Amino acid sequence: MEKNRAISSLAALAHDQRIDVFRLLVQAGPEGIPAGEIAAALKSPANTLSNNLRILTAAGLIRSAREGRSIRYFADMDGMRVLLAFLMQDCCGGRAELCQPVLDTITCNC
Amino acid sequence: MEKNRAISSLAALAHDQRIDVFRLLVQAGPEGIPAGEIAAALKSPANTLSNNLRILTAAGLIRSAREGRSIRYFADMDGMRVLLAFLMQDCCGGRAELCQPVLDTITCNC
DNA sequence: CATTCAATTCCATTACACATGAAATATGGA
DNA sequence: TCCATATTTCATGTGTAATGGAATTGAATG
Repeated sequence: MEKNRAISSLAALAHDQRIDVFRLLVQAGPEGIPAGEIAAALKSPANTLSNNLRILTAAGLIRSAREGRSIRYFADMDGMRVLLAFLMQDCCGGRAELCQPVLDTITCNC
Repeated sequence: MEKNRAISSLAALAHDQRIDVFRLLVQAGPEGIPAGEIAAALKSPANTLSNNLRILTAAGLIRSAREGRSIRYFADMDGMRVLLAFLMQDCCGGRAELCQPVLDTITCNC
């Protein structure tokens, strides 16, 4: 069942607007962004964005919290972690030299 | 253009058979697997698999080399590296504590 | 050259994803 | 209570992906 979750996460991200939304929320960090601001930033109709937020939420990639009239969205780092772990799992096939360059690339440049 | 490449790679992986193919090739490592063996392993009609191999190749996630009558496929670790780099880029939003758990998860257990 | 095997391409059918207008819902304030 | 704002749900038209049968290409063998 893990596999289906990975597929739905990948499918959620494989979309022009949703990948923008996700990266926007990742950059926004813990304070998140209200749905209206996301729509404004991406110049998107509210209902189109709403549907994409729903898909990203179902995929476990973002979370939300109501805040008065608006709803604030956050990147779900745990979901991202699960997805990347699945993608990298069994990455070696017994040979570390295969996966090491991949891991080196992901080194965080905070 | 980088973004479109990421999207097509994600879309390629967001598929029941293609994610199996990719992981199979990752596990197989540098020696790769001939198309026929992949089809047998996944119990798939040859033409369906062939189409999915084409999509994965176009996405930069696998490579191939003819070997007599058969064609041997390999996971393209460079393509994977590009994809993961894009996904993890700007992962911090100025706060290392956000992305660190994600990076820790990906630690290779070779 | 004819044959056989491997893999791909072509094609038609089916099914699902996407975007958006319009309507509905939820919240806070007058 | 009634209105304004923010967001979601519904219904629908459009397009694109997935699938597998049949035909085709490419390579080795006798």
